[in-house]
Amino acid sequence: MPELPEVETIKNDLEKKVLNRAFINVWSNTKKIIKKDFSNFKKIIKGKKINRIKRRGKNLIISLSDDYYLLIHFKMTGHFIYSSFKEIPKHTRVIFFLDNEKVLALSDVRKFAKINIFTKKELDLELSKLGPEPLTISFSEFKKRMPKKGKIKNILLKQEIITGIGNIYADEILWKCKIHPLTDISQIKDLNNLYKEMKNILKKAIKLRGSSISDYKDLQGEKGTFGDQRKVYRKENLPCPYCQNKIKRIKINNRSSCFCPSCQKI
DNA sequence: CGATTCCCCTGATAGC
DNA sequence: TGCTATCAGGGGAATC
Repeated sequence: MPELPEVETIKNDLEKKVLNRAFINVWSNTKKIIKKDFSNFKKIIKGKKINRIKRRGKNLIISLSDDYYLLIHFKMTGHFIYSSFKEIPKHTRVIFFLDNEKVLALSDVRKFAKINIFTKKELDLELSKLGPEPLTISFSEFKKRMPKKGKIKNILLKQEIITGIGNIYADEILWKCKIHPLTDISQIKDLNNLYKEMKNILKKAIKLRGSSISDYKDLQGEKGTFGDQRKVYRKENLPCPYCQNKIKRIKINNRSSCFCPSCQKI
C-alpha cells in the first residue's frame, strides 16, 4: 500500500519523466475514483501542462497550468504506470494521455484510489487537515503534536498528527523501538528514539524504493525492496529477527498489528 | 464529542 | 476441483 516512501518514489520518478509535458486526454472505466463529474474533469485536464510534482503525506500533488492541482491518493492498491498505451497493466482504472505518445495509467485492483482536481485555495484547505511531514518535523514540534494519551499504534497512523505513516511503517518503527503497539503514549520514556527511528526507517524505505508487499509497483512496474527487509509486518508466527520468538498479530481498531511479544513488552 | 465500527472493493488463500 | 468464507486496510461515514 503506498505510504510515504512509495509516494515519494513515485514523485521522484515522475519529476524525471513528465515535467513540462501536457495532458491531451483522460479516460476512465471507474469514474468513482474521480471526485468530480467526469466530463468536467476531462474538460479541465485537456491541454493542461504539468508544472510541478509534489508529495504531502501519502498524497501525490501534480501542479498544472492555469493554477489547477491534481490530488491523488493511492489508498491500498493504487499505483501509476508510465508507459506506451499498448503496455497498460491489468486493473487500469484511469488513463492520462500525454503529448509524447505515452500514458500515465492508474492501476488499482480494489478501486479505493481517489483523484481530485482543485484550485489552489481548495488544495490548501484539503492539505490543512494533514499533520506535518515526518521527514522534516523537528523533535520539539513532534513532541508538541503528540497527544497526552492514546495507544501509540493509533497515534502513528493518525494523519492529522503526523502524515505519511501507514500500517507497514508503523509496525516496523515500533519493532525497532521495542515498543508494544498498545502502549499508551504517556508510558513511552524515550520519545526521541521513536522520533529518530521514524525518520531512519522512512529514509531507508525511500532508498529501497518502498515496499511491494501488496500491489505497489513503481512507474516502470518494478517492485520496491524494503518489504524484503521488513522485520514484523505480516510476519505472524515467523521468528523475530532479534530474539527468534514468534511474531504475534493482534487487531487494533480492526487493523492488524504485528509485533514481537518478547521484544515489545507493554 | 471522542472513540469505535462499518463500508467501500477484489484477489489470494484457507478450509471442506 | 470447486465452492464458500475470510482476510487485507486508508480514510470517511455512521454509530455507539
